[in-house]
Amino acid sequence: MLDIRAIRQQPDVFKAKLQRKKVDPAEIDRLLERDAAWREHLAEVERLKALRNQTSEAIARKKKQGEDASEDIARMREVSARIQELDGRVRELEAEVRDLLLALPNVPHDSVPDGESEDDNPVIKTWGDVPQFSFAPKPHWEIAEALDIVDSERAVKITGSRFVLYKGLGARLERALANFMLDFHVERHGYTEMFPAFIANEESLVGTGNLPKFGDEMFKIEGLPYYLIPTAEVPLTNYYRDEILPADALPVKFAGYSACFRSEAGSAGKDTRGLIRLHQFQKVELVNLCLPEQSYDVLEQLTREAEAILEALELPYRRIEICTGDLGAKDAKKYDIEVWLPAQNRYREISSCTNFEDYQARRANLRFRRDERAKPEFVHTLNGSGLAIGRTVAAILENYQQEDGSVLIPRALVPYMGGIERIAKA
RNA sequence: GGAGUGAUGGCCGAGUUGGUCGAAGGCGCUCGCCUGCUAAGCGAGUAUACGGUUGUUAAGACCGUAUCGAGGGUUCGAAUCCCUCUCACUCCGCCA
Repeated sequence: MLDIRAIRQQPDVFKAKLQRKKVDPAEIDRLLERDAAWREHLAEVERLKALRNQTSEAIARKKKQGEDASEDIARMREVSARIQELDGRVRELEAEVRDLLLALPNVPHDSVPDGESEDDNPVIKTWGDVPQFSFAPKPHWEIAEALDIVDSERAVKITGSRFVLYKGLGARLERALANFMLDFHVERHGYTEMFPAFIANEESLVGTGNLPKFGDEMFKIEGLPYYLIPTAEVPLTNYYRDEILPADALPVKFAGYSACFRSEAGSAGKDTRGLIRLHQFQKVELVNLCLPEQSYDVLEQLTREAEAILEALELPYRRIEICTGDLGAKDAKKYDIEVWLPAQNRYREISSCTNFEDYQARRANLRFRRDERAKPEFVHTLNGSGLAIGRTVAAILENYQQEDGSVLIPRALVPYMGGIERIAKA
């Protein structure tokens, strides 16, 4: 959510910035018009309430002294009726303003490059050598099927399309990756490990910006105001919702493992096979809360922390910066990390690292105090995948595949696989 | 699932015949005094949000409104009365 007061003061600045995200400037005009109407009504109703409060005190005094107050009471009867009427209107206008405000996307940071689509995202860096094969590399789903470590067919029987079931050493690999990533971030990057519930309520989803606009991308629990979380970002960012933190509690660094549920994942008709696009996948998510002036440094650091996982696993990747045309509604600035998938002969997203500035914090009312006497300020929130586990499995299978159909385990992962160095056909 | 109790400020905790209650008191915290240091003691202060006025689109100051789980009702006036909801806790049942 953007700061309505800032918009009032500099509407043209916000129009210009939001136009980079394809927001019609008329939206701002409409918002400001509603806001002005709200303030006008509010001023009047508050004036009447002040009158009523004063008169009520006078009535109390008179009654105590045995004087007649019936005239005041009769007058206030009318005032109260008018207050009730106006109060209703004020509430309506307030809700309209809030709805308009909640619907506005975040403004992109000045450093974000312009662009129309994902095709315009500049590559920031590339790491590692893409593997050269003396044979035609197979897609990961073929490798997995041959090794009997992922069962898609039966997963469809059990649940439906876009779900998978890990089996045997496939399940072991999933688990090993989760443990490896959590340990890595906790031990080397100073994260606090978190394991949240996979269901969150509406307030939490409004807090992170998934509601009210993107409700159809999530699975809703029937009959309850609960949703399956699309990412651990939701519970972790909402952990301190409606709280005021002391400044020395910052930065907060949470690493949380969870399943992630995405209902939209089936609609595109892309990646219908394999582990790339599923209704449920597991992920280790990194959430940072920090001082506003530090958030862009934290974004760089956070992105490096995610990249460090790929480097430890010796998987080639590149980092791209998301241009304005591809930036999400709540994002101020975002990097994607893409891992090399040999069978697709291209890089695919495996992590997104985003600075939301105070957009989520304002929604979630997530604040801090610089010192005991200072006024509360909104923190900045960031998050990044560290990493998406399903896609990491896919990347390992494809990059580490051998001509005989077996797959080597990255060295760093071997201890987590109980010493197993290779997955071969049983 | 059944029965019951409760929800007040950073925390604890008064209030419950409706009328200076934003809310006693205590703790904590901040500043000052005192003290060789610490502790103790003394004094002052100590919620948030929103709107308005003032101000260099500052800091701040001042005025007002709202907030005693949430929403609605009664009333000139509600933390106090009524209704609905939510949540927490206790006991029983069930259960990994």
